[in-house]
Amino acid sequence: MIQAIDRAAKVLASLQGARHLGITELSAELGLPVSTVHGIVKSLQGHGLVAQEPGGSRYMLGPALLKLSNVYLDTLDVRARAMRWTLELARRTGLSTRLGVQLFDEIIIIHHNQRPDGSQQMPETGLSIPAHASAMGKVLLAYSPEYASGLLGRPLRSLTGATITDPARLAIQLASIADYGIATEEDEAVLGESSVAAPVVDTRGTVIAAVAVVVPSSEWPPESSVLNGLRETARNISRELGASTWPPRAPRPAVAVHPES
Amino acid sequence: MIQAIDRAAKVLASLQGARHLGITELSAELGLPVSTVHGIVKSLQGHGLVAQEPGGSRYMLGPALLKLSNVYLDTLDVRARAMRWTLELARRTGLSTRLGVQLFDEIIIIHHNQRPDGSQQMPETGLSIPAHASAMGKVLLAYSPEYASGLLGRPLRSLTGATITDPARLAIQLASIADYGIATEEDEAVLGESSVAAPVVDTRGTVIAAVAVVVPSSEWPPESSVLNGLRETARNISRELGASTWPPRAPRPAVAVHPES
DNA sequence: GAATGCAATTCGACAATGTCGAATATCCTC
DNA sequence: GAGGATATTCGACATTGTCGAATTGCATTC
Repeated sequence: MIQAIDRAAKVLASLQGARHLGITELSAELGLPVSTVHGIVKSLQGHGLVAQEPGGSRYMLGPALLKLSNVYLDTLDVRARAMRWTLELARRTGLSTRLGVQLFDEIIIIHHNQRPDGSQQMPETGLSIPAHASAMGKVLLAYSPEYASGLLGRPLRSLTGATITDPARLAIQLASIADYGIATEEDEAVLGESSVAAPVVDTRGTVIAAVAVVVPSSEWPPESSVLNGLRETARNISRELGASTWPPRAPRPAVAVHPES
Repeated sequence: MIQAIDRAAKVLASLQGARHLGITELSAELGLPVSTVHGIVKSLQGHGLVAQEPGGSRYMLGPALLKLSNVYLDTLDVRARAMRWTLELARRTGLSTRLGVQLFDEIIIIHHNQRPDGSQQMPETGLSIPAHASAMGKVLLAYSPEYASGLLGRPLRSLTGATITDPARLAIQLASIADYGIATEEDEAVLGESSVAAPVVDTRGTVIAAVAVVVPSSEWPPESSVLNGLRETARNISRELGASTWPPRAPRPAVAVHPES
């Protein structure tokens, strides 16, 4: 990991958290001398990755990120192929659907279809949800034991009263998810919102994304037509990506719970 | 400009252009040894700014950019305040509206309201348009002579047959834009699409963004109600940002045309 | 199924490069 | 108008990134 780039990325992360920061504040947050931070920030600014707050001398994230992220979305093969299927799923279930990928301990929503009831809804593309509090996250964790065991080691943040923060309990869930190919989450990220998710696999059988249907908790549990639709959607997307089997084979014996002697 | 960060940013820019690149391809494009590029890419990957193409060993932009860009949009004060006004403008004119900021030689669309006719339209937030081929770009150039003179020095890329690539002709347009506070563009970026734009100013009287209405070229020129609505919208947003006067004062004597002796 | 070629990755020595502290400039507050 | 706080500039030092060569890994061919 080259130092200057690592530090630059940390500057971006800090600005992501705090929105607006002065050089001094940044240097305090990163534990670096002000002049060092200044150099880093100016370099990022030179590429539009960071910008000066209009008027003030504080800094914020820059417009180049928007352009990069737009290209990122365009390059994602899964997304392009999944879009028509998730749209259809939203139509058929009357619910909003999501497609997400993993970014460290979080799930980033890379595509979102609104509920087709015509009501005003916030676009969710780009939002991130802690993996352990998300149905999509559970799917991805269930199929990649290395990540899962890493995550279960750290303390799990609670988002609502229903968030599962006990590693053992989560591990049990993950184990059964790998068997059924479906994960659920009830009020664990947002109160009143629950969701069901299924894995999307590529040619090599690797789980690279997850599809989800968001169900109002008042309508929980979802009808079996929703589950079937979700399964079918995940299978269709996976097939289009070149996957030969779905659901994917469960990974090695699952995580923890019964540690092998 | 610190070298490693500069190079890292150039890696991102290359991936932005080419979507998928191997280390060797990148190193050729940047004129750097492969091992150097490899180190940079791995550092970026460590922060999710770059990702491996699933399966292959080539690289693409990473999901962290999506999260950063989402926060970027949220931190933009102009955007938050402008949204309701541009929505109303779209309703009243029946046309799609845009809000854009400058990123070097381009305009990045930071908010887009679709035409309210209910037809299926592509979301445009995040798209970039060369400044000289965009009405919003002309507005921003007209009010910042330094940028304008810089841009006029370089060769101007042609996007359609109607794109203005002659610096002198563009300079004349810019001069009159600063007088009227309105810029236009006819088929210069996309055939069949023309637009009108007006400046958004902040407390200090600086032009920090532009609002635009997109008019199908078949309906060109727009009715005066559209122009008035646009002006009013720009004034309302600016007022909300704390601007005392609108349109903003024209900048120094305008660019080139009659160079001072 | 072995062999060939290409591309990604690892390694270590060198010196170019980024880092840091102090000095200066600039902005805002009182 | 003065004081404090913050951003910015500068130059010397040694840490750090850079580079070329060697290694590993993958895919394709024969």
